[in-house]
Amino acid sequence: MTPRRGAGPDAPTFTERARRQQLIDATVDLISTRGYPATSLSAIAERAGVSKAAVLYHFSSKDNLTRAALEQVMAQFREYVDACLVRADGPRAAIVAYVRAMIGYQQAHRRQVRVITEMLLDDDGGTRLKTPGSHDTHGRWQHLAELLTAGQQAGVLREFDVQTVALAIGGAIDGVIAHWLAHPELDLDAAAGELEEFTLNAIGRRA
Amino acid sequence: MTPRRGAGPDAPTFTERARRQQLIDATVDLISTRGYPATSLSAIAERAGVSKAAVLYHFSSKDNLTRAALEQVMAQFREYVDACLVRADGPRAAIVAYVRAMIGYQQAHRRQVRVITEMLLDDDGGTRLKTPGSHDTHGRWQHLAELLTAGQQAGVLREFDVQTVALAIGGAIDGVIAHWLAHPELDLDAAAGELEEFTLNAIGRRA
DNA sequence: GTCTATACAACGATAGAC
DNA sequence: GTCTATCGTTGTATAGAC
Repeated sequence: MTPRRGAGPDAPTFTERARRQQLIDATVDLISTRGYPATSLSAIAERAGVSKAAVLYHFSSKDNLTRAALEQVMAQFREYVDACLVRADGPRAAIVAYVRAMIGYQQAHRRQVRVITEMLLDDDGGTRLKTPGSHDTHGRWQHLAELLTAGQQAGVLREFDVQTVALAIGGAIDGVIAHWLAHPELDLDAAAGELEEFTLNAIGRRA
Repeated sequence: MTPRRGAGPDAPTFTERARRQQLIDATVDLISTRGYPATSLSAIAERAGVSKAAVLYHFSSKDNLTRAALEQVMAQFREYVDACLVRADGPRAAIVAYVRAMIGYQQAHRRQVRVITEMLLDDDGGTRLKTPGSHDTHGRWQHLAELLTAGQQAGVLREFDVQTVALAIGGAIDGVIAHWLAHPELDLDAAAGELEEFTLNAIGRRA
């Protein structure tokens, strides 16, 4: 055994971590430019300068690798939104800030959005069937649902079913972004404003 | 040449039409139960009782076949919604009827919805890149956008950007349905009611 | 016009040598 | 830890039987 550095039971090697990150980067790059189906293990291996089998050494399957890439992208996304939310005072402001942050980040990071939408099918909130052991958090809009719940408990919103409204607002965001991806000529800033209006109408306009 | 029966330049044979329909049925069946990636040409051929090459005789490629299957499903969907709309009097009623019909049909036809969501990526409203020559109508929500325009011209709605609101309402519908597909325990009837509320709030509550 | 048979390159995945 | 070699399967193309 190599001299361990005191970490957990399967502490990853330095080179291991580096290789994994390198492969994830290549995967994100390829998926965002060529789409998921055209992103083969061979292509990833070639871009990383290793063999196909070497890729499968670090990630046991293609699904494994692409899922890891997706999770990294999603983590960065979440991090940005969270950072935006701490600056909001009050539940209403937080909800509006959430919508604004969602649109803003995606507008500034088309590449990452492409990865997400290319792979969203495998996600828990997705509609795919094949998912074998998806750990199934309560969906992509749980964070939004929590914000809505907080606002409702604070008594500043109208009465509504939190789950449904979260799905509706989230879906509305997705709908606008999906159209923008396919038709970049859409004025996303204007749409974002309309979407905030939309959100305020949904949660009730006044305290 | 065979004695033509007076139809167009390439009038399809009886057997041709029957086989095509049989293959489309098999495709819908497989995609809705196993998902798109697991629906191979071999599987379709086997279910139809013919060889793989025979499938490719009637549909020049897998993409061709699956696209035809999708279009058939979408056509039935559209037909139902249209039928619901003729019974609505007034622009506001038509918009509400549209939302209700969208949810209602999908609730009663899970199988078809699965096909749609499995393949939506290739659609114009989708986010996929690979689409080579998609004829690109103006998106999945153009019908809704027309209803909104009609209502606005009739002066019974508040002022808003038709395109964005259509995307938002459409996205909200998609969001709820997507969650329902993954979590069938969702009370879709209640969600539909909330969604109508949502729509009314978006377009303005009073004439 | 309808189909079976066969061949092919590329895919994801595995086994075993170095 | 990384490689080569190989497997089964995929989508697609062509040849030719009836």
